[in-house]
Amino acid sequence: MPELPEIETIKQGLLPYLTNQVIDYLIVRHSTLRFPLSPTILAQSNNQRISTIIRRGKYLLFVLDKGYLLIHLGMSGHLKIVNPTDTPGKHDHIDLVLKNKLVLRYNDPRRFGAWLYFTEDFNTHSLFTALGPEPLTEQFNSTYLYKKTNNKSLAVKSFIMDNKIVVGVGNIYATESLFRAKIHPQSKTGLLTFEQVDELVQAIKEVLKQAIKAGGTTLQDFCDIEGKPGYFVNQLLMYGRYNKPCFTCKQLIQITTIGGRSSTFCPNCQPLNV
DNA sequence: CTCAGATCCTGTGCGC
DNA sequence: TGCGCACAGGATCTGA
Repeated sequence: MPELPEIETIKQGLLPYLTNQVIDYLIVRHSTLRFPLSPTILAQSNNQRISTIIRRGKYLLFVLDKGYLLIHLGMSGHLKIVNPTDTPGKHDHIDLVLKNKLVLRYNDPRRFGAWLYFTEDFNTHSLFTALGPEPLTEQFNSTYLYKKTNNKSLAVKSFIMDNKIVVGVGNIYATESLFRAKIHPQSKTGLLTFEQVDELVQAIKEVLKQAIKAGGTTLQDFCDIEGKPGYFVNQLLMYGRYNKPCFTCKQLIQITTIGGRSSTFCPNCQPLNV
């Protein structure tokens, strides 16, 4: 469900509730997520203070006295702050109960998400070692990305959605970035010119920054910790607009499947590299 | 090695 | 109203 701007929005919303709070205990109601949860291992976070929260790609890391509590929302994960007396619903799989009696409740119908506790430096953890740069840092630049294109024949959309290349870009923001950079999502990565890669890098940064400012994109049910939707949905120019007129040229937007994901594009504004 | 497709899982919305 | 199917914001594995 959430991409980088949504995770960043959630992180910002969580900080005032969780910073310097102490975990009392966790309640696990359903342990088969993306990795089977070990309640024993998660229980090691009991009585630990949360000093801050880090976002890396689409992962959230609660920084504890010793180690990290990692949360990934997968496609359908949600977090909300509730009172201990609030009755859990159908897919409310985990409660993180704070000493101050507030509860961080995790809901995830499809259970593609993850919760882990580990003590090593997160940068050396196997989930993180292969990750590409954060898109909103200086490490993600045209020179870097152009080097990575290196004769690859895969579709550029799959390329920018690959976490090893750059983190945080999912189907919505890949679609939006490619439209803004005027690149066909099916274009072979290795055929991109340096100028196109440069446009793409700038487009990814712009789109993500604007989306963070708008509090993310709510398609169906994304909301921040306060329950508010994200307003970037009003700024989507291409995602979800199949058969509607392109905002630039009025031609009808087309759709194709790339890497199993729906991909809309304007056949006029986004010519295929050949 | 690279890349396209299948896979994990449940919910929703559509056409019949 | 109900059924079956396609599809949904992610990440990883398989096999060609």
